[in-house]
Amino acid sequence: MGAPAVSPGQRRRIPLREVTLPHVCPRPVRMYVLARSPYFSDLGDDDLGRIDERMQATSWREGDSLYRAGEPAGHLYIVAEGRVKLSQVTPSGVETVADVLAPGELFGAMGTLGEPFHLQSASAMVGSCALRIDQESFRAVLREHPTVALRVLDDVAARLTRAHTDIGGQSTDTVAQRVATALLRLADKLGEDRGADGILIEVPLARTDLAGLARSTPESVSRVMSRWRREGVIDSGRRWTAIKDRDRLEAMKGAA
Amino acid sequence: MGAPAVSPGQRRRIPLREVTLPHVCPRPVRMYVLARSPYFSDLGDDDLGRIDERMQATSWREGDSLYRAGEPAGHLYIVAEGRVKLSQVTPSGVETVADVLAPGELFGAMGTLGEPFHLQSASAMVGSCALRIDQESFRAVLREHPTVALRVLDDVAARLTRAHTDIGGQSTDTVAQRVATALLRLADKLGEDRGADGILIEVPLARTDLAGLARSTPESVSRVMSRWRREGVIDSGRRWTAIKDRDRLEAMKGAA
DNA sequence: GCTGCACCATGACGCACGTCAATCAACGGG
DNA sequence: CCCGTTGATTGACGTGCGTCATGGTGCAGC
Repeated sequence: MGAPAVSPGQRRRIPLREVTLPHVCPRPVRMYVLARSPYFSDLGDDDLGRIDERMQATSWREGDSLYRAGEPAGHLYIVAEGRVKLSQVTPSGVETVADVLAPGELFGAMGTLGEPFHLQSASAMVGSCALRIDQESFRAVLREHPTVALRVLDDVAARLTRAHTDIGGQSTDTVAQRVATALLRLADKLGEDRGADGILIEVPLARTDLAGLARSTPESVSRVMSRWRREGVIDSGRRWTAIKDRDRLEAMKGAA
Repeated sequence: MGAPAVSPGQRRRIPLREVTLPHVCPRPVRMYVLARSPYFSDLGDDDLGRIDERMQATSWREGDSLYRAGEPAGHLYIVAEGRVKLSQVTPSGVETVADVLAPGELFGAMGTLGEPFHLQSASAMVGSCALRIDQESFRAVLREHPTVALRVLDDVAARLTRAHTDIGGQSTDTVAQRVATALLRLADKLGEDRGADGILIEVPLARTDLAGLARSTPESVSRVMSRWRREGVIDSGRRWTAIKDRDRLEAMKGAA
């Protein structure tokens, strides 16, 4: 039968590809990111170019901090490459992951106004690159392009809707349900289909990170995931997770 | 010493004033609401008048439903008078209150786009009146008045920020902390200072409603509030609550 | 390969809180 | 002013999960 197949629950070696290295964002990449962004899809190349001129690109290597909670917030960011982790520090001093962002996503001084200081910290989970624009410039863009303003508004409103849904579920649902929800959301955003190996979540994600996303603890998350691994629903190891049976995991969202 | 003072914890009779009766919204009231709304503060009377023409006013009596979750959503609402309750039905079929809105607040098809169907139900907690405008007209208003669009965006972004804060706290905090947070928020929005009687929350709010806002159960809320009543922090009875010691309640938010 | 360090897994324990159930009190209608 | 209804209160009980603690395992660096 050729090379011995690795039986489920045995393969614990990290299947994540080597992460992107630190790099600069060349102009084509930046333009591509802007053009792909749903916000600017109505705009022509010349308008995009003018916006690009107002933005500055920066790159970070794994673990680097983009900004920290409490620092003055004056910029809006768009992920160009890599994975950016937003985390907030609880009053008790524990840092919990609030979200993991993929290229194209907006963060930072969200609503152009909002708080004068960052409420969350942002850091690169792998080598990453992001564009940023200061608030006033962004407001100017929105004033000049009302259609862009409407799209941004739609996006923020959609996020608000999702946040409300989250709030609804979080206290009633069990930890298992919340972990299932978090994993599926990550899979939709960062998942890559690896055939028989399942959908691999393309980001080095520790139990602690998942615990933050599911509003729980590393221990509880570990217990739930161990069970699912035994049941063949997922596969996971040190800082990686793959979903082997999406339908069953989806069912977990509804009833633990 | 005049009439015998009612000792704390004894006065259980409802101190809420008679609620507003069903009525129509005369044009002056409507214009006043629009003018007061932060969204339109930059606009002149003529612009406001044109917006007013695109809106229709409706009034409801206590308990009436404005719309129910699942119905097609095509309108944006602004509370003109009264109190509007937003509630969502959990998968298990229990209706929980998500928010209580005061005059000036926006609801309905929030981001102008959002979901094609209502995710929440809206009903009048007292005789109420609201203006509404259909999505397309609202989008047109935003296109014509970019400054309005920016203000709406700021508002939605601020709500998003608050939602994120809420999500952060909800699972870590104890029920007492969540109830304290909910009460203080209501007091800021709907509270009226009654001197020695404390800050009365001007809306008939049952334990079940508070349980929804604090993501808990009527029983747990009742226990917490009983304790605080004994301690003189709050005063409450059947469908009413007053805050007697705001500072101490504020402290409860931080540590149960 | 060996070794050290994070990270992960699993067990034991306690408590906060959801649930079920019984009693009590406030408001409204006659 | 009395009585029925609805909502509030309090008690008893079970359990999910957070916490502390211990041992196991993948990964990097030499």
